[in-house]
Amino acid sequence: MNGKVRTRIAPSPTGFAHMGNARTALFNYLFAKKEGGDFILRVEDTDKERSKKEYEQDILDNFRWLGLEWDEGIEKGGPYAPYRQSERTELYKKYLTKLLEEGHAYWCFCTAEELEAQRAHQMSLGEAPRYKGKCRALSRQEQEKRLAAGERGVIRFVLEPKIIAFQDLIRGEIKFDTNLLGDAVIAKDLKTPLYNFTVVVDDFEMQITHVIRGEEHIANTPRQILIQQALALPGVQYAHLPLLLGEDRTKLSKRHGDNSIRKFREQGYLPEAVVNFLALLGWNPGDEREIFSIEQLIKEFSLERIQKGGAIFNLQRLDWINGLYIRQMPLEELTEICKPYLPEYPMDFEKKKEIVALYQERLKKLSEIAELADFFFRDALEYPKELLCWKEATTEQTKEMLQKIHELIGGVGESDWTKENLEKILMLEAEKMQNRGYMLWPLRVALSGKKASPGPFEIAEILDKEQTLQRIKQAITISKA
RNA sequence: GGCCCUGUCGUCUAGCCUGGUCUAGGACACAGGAUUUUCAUUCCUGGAACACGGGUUCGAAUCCCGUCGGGGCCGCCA
Repeated sequence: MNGKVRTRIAPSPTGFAHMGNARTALFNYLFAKKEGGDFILRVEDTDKERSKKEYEQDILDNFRWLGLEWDEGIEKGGPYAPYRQSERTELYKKYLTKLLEEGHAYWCFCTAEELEAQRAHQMSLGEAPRYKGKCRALSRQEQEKRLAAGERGVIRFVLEPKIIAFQDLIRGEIKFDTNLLGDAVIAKDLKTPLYNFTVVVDDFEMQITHVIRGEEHIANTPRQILIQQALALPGVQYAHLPLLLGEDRTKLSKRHGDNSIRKFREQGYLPEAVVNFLALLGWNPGDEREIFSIEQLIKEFSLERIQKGGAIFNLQRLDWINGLYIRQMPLEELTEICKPYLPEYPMDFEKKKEIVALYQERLKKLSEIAELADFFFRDALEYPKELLCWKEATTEQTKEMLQKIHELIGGVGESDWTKENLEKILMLEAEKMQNRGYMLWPLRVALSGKKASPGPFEIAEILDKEQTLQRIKQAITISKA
């Protein structure tokens, strides 16, 4: 093979970029980088009705967020704007005209009703629904005449009946009998080309060497190869990735809920974790390692180790990997990215850092910190008095315990208010009981208002003496109510 | 329905090409336990799979055939 490896991700901006897009992009990126090649982003916005700028921006933002920067695009200074099919109409027109002139394509004037009737008829006979090629019989003069008369038509590609086989890099040889296919519409008119055609033109124009895409495109491949051959263009290598599946084992889609990248990002999943998770869905290194940075993935990646069967998108596994990355992150950095999830409250960064430290090993995703740590950002807490009682302790006993705690630490000076000190003082008493929970549980609840939280001494230190004592008093009041 | 892809624990997968070392390994999840005031972390333990049926072979998860299952595509969407 001569030349550089070039791959592309070709999403259509008809919705927010989702996890399926992300994985396909990732595999294209990894393969290109592994081979020292280029990774290209091409926005397939030929569907004018459904394509939206907002969605294109979402694709750009989120691919970048994942670290999948593309290597070229329209020159506009700074980061590359992606290629857009909507801006390449003239190019497609050139190729369309060529196909038309050489008799590889023709204008079709069949109406939607006609086609629908044909389709229904074929279905009832148990045949594959396909266009029979009625308008193919029209002479060029006839076609021109009807167009000139203002009749509306579409452009169809003449499908050569033959067996077409290609080597899929993941699946081996795949064969199709194009007799079973109809003449596909490749453009609505000269200025409105359609997917199967633009893909072929662009993959050639952009010198793409490897088309790595989802398995749902296998059936499109023979048609694209035929168009390629009609245009006398060189072939490309294909690799069809296994599908990302929902819990019901069908292709991941809206039916399975919102799987947009932006949603995972909003919930506080880290890009490194998402990349790591996605890479292991359909690919593995061949040994038992499962934590990989994107750089390591590039080094290890190979198409040969890609799975053939679809993979269910398993959220629990993503949560586990995300938690792992959170735990490994430097505290300073973690605090920074947790900030948006923390409630509004006057508090300096150092304090927030101390709080985040308490949750570093408890978070699966950043957004969880909002609810988990909310009590640090409140002046008064609300909870039922029963929550204060450890095991079978009565509220009366609990109240006395809280009073005792208040006495024990009420005299500690501001400067000695550290978790080590408080622990030393209170544990001395707590150890005297048959179970330290009788002292520690009510204290912890008094400070957090929750049945699950970090330890009481750590909370007390962050809360400061005044706030801690105040919360204990509040708990005493609550237990008396 | 037609065509195509696919089939190892609930899930992601190793092993399959180059049959024996596989009483099938790892991870997530789950269950139990240790640590622990709770939650989480960490550690230990456990249950859990070669879709089925033939064949080839001394021997098959691995090779061959068939069956069954799952999925994708059949748009003037991509």
